[in-house]
Amino acid sequence: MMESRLPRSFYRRPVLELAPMLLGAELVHESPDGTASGLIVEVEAYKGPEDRAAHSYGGRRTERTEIMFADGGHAYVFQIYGVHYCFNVVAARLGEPEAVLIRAVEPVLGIDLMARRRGIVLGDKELDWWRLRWGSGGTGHPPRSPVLGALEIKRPPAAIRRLTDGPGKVCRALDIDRHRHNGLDLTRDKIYIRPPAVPVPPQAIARGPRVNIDYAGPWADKPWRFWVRDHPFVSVSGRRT
DNA sequence: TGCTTGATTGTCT
DNA sequence: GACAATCAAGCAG
Repeated sequence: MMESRLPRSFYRRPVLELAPMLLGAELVHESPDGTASGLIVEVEAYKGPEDRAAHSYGGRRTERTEIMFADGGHAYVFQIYGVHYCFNVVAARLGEPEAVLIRAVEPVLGIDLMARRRGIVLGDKELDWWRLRWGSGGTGHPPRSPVLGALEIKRPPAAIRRLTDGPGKVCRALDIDRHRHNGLDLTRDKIYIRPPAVPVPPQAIARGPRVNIDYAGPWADKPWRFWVRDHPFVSVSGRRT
């Protein structure tokens, strides 16, 4: 498969502009175990320094947040609740500490690898769904967005959905952690993002408040979470419009 | 299907 | 010392 990856210029936009543009793109990790990837279906924008929900709120610049101040196109990976990691894409330019949290993807490459990493066993029923979804492609329609293809077929089995429908699950399935991957350059390293085959049309994008940031006061109400409308891999905590 | 709760550690006050 | 951009188990219905 041809490697194409988003260039630096793509990431150098204001985070609220960049976040929805990442929907339908493919997050890829070429690890020593093999390659795994998923289509991005849910994101959240964190707009430092004015955004109280952002780790860079108030311009707070610490060892942890330092990478948020880097040029667009770097990876910001942090640990949460002592047990999970969250993967973010640094947005905008050097000195502008903005980032996009990847909340959910739909598995594309390496589903067996992801299942193993997640400790989930996939049976025949699940794999049948998989073949239907990715196997035979051509239905005679004009080229369409792969990410929207999920809306046209039967809802995926729970075991497959559970692989990557949440930010901590995405990191586990793609084997991403803070120690090895924080600060990676998405334009050069083994973690990168392929552009959407076809951009997701505006009417297929839903938006609403971000998840689990009650501490952020009025900022918690900003509709800065974006997802592919009705997509089955969007995280459970707020699938509704 | 939906709610409640405990796990566990880096980070900042 | 408090708490967090989460997850999964357990239980009720």
